[in-house]
Order: sequence, then C-alpha cells, then structure tokens
Amino acid sequence: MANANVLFENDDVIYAATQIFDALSDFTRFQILAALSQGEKGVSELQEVTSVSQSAISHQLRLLRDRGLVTARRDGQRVIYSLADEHVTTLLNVGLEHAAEDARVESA
Amino acid sequence: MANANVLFENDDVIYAATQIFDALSDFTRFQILAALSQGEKGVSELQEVTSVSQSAISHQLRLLRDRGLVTARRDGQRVIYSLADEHVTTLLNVGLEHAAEDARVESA
DNA sequence: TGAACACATGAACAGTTGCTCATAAGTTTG
DNA sequence: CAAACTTATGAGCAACTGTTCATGTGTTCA
Repeated sequence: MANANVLFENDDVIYAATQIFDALSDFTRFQILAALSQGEKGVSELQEVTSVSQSAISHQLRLLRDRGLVTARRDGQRVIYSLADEHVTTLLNVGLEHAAEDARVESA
Repeated sequence: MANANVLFENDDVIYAATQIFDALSDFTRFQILAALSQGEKGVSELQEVTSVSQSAISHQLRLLRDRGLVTARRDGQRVIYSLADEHVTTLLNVGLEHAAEDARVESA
C-alpha cells in the first residue's frame, strides 16, 4: 500500500520529500552522513572526514538533527551522532548506486 | 557488487550523488518529475501542475535535462518531456514513501 | 574553582538559486 | 509570408545557503 499510486500525493508530502532530498544535496552533509553510515561518531571525527571548520560541521549537524536524519547523545565532553533510521541509509545507498551507475554508463 | 561497501566511495561519486539529490530537492522540480512519472507531458501541461510561470518551468526543465533526469522530444509545436530512466522513478518513490512514513510516525 | 577540552550558536558575508519580465526561436496553418 | 502558438533564453533581482570568525555553553579533572 505504500507504493504504486503514491504519486497522487498532496503538496505536503511532496514538500516533505523535497526536504529529505535537500538534506542529502549538500556535499558536506553527504560526507557527514556517509561517515555516520559506518558507525556513530563525534564531531571532531566528522571534521576529519570533511574539509570545513568545526563550526560548519556543527551547523550542518544541527540542520540534520532538525530534519530528523541524525540523532545525538552526549558522552562526557563529546557528543556522539548517529543516523536516525534505516531510511537514511537506504537513501544514501540508492543515491550512491545510481551515481556510480551513471558514471559507469557515461564512460562506456 | 553495487552495494554494501559502496560507502568507501571517492569524492566524485559523492558529488554526483549530491547532484541527483539536489535535482529532487526543489518543490517545482519535484512536481514536474512526479507529473512526468504518470506519463510524458508537454510544457504547458506541466505548467498546470505547478504554480509558476511557463518560463520558470522551461528553466527547470533545462536543468533537469542537463542533469540527465528527463529527456525531450519535439512533436510539432510542442516539446514532450519524459523521465530519463528508472532511476528517477525509483528515487521519486523512495522519497515519497519515506516522507509519507515519517508523517505517519509523527502523527501516531 | 579554574583551566582545558569539545561542541554550539550568532553575526556577517559571498555565492547561489529560483523566479518574473521581456523577448527570441521554432513550428504550423491560412 | 504572416500570424498564432508553443517553448526557450537572458537579464535582473530578492531570497536563501554554506561558510568563517568570534564567542558562548557544557563537561572533566587537577
């Protein structure tokens, strides 16, 4: 039931979908999420994966938290982030597979 | 082979993935793509689905064409657009399902 | 308590985005 | 060809985004 005619949706659902895609549409955010898909990480670990400042990472993590893509928990001085649910992992993988596939087709 | 450890990808593939998600992250573009998933359509038909000018539609269609998400063919005075491949349909559906599911969870 | 550490927040700013308006370009028909 | 019709393009602009810098908040430990 959660398929097929899912495309007769109203504007709210369409908007919600664009919000999810928007969260995945930025390079830094995608790097963060890809890193988290390997396991939970603190902010400074995430900083090593990206090429922006600690502040930028925190700003993006806030957006990802507000959008419900990641969750945070405190562990002493550190704050540990994880992917919120399987949805996120699925989307990451679908996006990467399609990107990789397109690249393969274009170089054929 | 096109799964699992797909997350040790290089920056180019990550960038390509963000470009796909970016194309899906705008309300007008998503409306266009959702409409096309019901079948090919001309520009003026697409205009009825959205709430922006014909010019805005054309601009967005150009972006979608450049990004490889839609294809165009001329039929007399009209230009008919279609989704480029199954990837796009898959992404639309995955996004909509997750959006709908989140909405369901939040109102539970 | 105070210094050191880890992360968050606010302000400010350059770059980008999506839109409309005006107009051009391609196609059909009288 | 000229007029009507459909789509595309370019310019201009307000709004939004992602970043850095400076600083604030929360935590640990001597």
